[in-house]
Amino acid sequence: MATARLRSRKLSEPTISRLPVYQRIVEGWAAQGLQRIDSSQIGELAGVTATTVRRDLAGLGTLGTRGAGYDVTVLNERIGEALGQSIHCDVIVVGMGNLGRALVNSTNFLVRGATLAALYDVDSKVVGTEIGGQVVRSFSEPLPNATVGVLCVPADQAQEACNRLVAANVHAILNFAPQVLTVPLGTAVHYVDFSIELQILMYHLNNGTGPLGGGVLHSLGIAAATNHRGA
Amino acid sequence: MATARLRSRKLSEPTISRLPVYQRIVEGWAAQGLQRIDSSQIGELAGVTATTVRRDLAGLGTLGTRGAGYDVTVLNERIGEALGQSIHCDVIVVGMGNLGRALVNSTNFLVRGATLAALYDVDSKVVGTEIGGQVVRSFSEPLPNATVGVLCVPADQAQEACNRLVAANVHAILNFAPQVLTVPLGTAVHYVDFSIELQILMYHLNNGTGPLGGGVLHSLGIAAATNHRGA
DNA sequence: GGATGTGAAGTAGTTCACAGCC
DNA sequence: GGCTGTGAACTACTTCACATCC
Repeated sequence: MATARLRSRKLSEPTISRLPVYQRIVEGWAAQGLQRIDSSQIGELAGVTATTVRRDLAGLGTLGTRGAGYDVTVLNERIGEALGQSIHCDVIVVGMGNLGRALVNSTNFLVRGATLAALYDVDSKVVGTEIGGQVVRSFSEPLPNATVGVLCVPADQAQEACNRLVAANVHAILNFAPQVLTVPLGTAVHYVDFSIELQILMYHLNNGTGPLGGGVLHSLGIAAATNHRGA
Repeated sequence: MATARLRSRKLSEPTISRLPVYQRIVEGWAAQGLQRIDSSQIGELAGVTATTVRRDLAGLGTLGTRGAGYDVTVLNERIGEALGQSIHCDVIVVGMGNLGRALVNSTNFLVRGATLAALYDVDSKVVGTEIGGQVVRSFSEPLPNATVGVLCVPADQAQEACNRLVAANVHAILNFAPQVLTVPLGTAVHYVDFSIELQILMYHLNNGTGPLGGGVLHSLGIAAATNHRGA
């Protein structure tokens, strides 16, 4: 259903990473009861130029109105469509330490289209407790069919946990552990590394390019490395 | 000190975001007692081509040996230098929920050059408790001089907390709240948004570009939007 | 009038291919 | 022989400028 017009495929990587930002802005606009937004308003909030916003949105088909900007409801829907939020996606989270809890308890992490299927931990003190409405299971239990696995385990356990996910037929992994993972071809790993964010910020601090100084302007990209290669 | 040769300035944004990845790889190599690494080995682990690795590293000056790759110790040092890890940087964390705790307790978040100066929360049940060796202070107390502020507060409190940081002369903010912040010109905000990572992964899942399918290859970039604009 | 959507130009980043050095 | 470092070619993304449509 809703196979209306998914015309232009192949959004560029930078575009894909900006769309969720636009969507968040549009949702905020909608929450304030506003109905229209234009490319320069989105651009200012997202930290990119209005032209970039228009280019990005043009990739989703014609959805603006010349002279009047974009309808926030339509825009929100179309971005969601483009990002695949209309397709169901089961997510399992492995490792219920502070980070795992933070993710699960966040009202924000599980976006439309993603459902929390199960939580896992190896600590018997945590297994059986309820977090975010889900009972934490033992990671030694059989895993359900899931499409995305989120790894919130310590670095030294990441590869092993990853192996179990791969064996359970999970083909997409969001890895919060500061550990490069080896996976078979056909599995995507997406890394999120907080310290890298901090280091980038520190670089700009020390070089005047970011704060106080000159020209960072937008630099809005993907938060991590996505790779998939042979074992 | 150590003002040896900081020759080529202006590393490109993609390069800056890859350097911490290389550094992590090199550290892992060193921990295993290995002394040399070559560009294709780094590239494979980082998910980029060997040429890209060499280009990135060439920006730090001549530091490899033709025919023999790079010395892991030297490489580690020079990347650290380039990223400004030799310059001291005080970090304060605001909001000690699960995420704030996860960051502070992570052995990985505070990289070389960054020192945890203070922790803050508004919850009187948390204020006064000790987390990661630091006593949590009330956010209404005067703030110390810090160079980087890390926001781990709920979205609806983010702007207010941000204002306090700006008033306390913090010019670089790492914002984990899903909230676009308005800051005065001269302040850098760097956004980290977990749900965006998940959405990017879901997009690739639904389009076959990432897992199972074809061509994601590397896509290694910045995790967020950095902007600074007028109030 | 005003903002979108887009060809054309410009810029930045990556990849190729190989000279240079160990 | 092997791997670095880099000019040259290529590709991708962004920005400009403006025709187009409400």
